[in-house]
Amino acid sequence: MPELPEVETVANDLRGAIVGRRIDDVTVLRPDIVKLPPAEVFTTLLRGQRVTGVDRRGKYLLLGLDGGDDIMVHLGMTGHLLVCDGDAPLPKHTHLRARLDDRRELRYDDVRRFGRIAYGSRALLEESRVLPPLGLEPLSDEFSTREFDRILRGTTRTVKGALLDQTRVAGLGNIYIDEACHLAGVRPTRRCYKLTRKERTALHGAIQTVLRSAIVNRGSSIDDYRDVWNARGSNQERLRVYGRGGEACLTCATTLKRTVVAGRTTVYCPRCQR
DNA sequence: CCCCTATCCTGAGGGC
DNA sequence: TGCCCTCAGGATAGGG
Repeated sequence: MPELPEVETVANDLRGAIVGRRIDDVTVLRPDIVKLPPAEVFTTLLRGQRVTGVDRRGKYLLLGLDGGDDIMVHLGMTGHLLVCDGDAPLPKHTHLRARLDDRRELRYDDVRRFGRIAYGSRALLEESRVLPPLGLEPLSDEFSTREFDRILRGTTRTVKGALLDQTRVAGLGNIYIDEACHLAGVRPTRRCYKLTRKERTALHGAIQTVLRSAIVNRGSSIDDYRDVWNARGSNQERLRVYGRGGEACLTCATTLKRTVVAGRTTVYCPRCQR
C-alpha cells in the first residue's frame, strides 16, 4: 500500500525517467480509472504534450505537462506507475498506456482498481475534489513541532485516527503510523489531547525518522508495491511492528498486540508503548 | 466532531 | 483439486 515514501520513490524515479519526454499516444484500457475529464477527452488532451516535472503531494503524484496542466495519479492500494519498453508484454491489469517519444511507455497497472487518474489545472483538480484538501507535508519545514502540537492538542481523536486523516498531515498510512508510534513509544489508541509535550515531540520526530528511512530504502514492498522499474523496495525488512502482531517486540520481546483502531488493523507493543 | 461501517476490488490463504 | 469464506486497506459516503 503506497504511502508517502513509496510515492516519493516513484516521483523521484519518474522525474529522471520521463521529464523532457513527449507523450505521443495514450490508450485507456479501463475508462473508469480516469476520473477527469472523460477518458476519450483525456486521451486527446495529453497527446503531444511534454512532461516538464514530477511532484508529490501527500500520496498523490502530479506530472506537470508543458501546457501548464497536470496529470494526477493516486496509486490507491495496488497501483503501479511503470516505465518500460513500448513492446514489453502487457500484464493483466494494465489500465493505461502512454507511449513516449523514446519508444518507451509509461503504464498504469492496478489489480484492485482503488487508484485513480485525472488531468487538469491544479485549480480544476482541487475544485473538483479529485485532488482533495491535504494537510502538512511531514518532511517539509511547515511540519514544525509547533504546528504538530496545535493539531494534536485540538482533537479528541485517537493518535491513529488523527494521523490517518490526510487533511491534517498528508501522506501517512497504516504502515508508517504504526511504525512512528512504536518508535515514539506512544500507543496508537491514545487520545491526542492527552499526550504530554514530550510524547508529542517524540511522535513528531518519529514520523520524520520512519519516513526518511523508508525513502532511503525505496519504500516497503509488503506484497504489491513496486517502483517505476517494477523493482521492490527493501524497507519491509526494517518494519518493527507493522504486520508483526503476535510476534516478539524487537525492543523488549513482549508479544506485539494486534487490534483495530479507527477502522484499521493496528499493531503495537503493550510494554514499549504506553 | 468523531467513530464505525459499508463500499469499491482482487488475490491470497485457510478450512474442509 | 477446488470451492467457499475471510481478510487486506485508501478514500469516501452515510448513519449514529
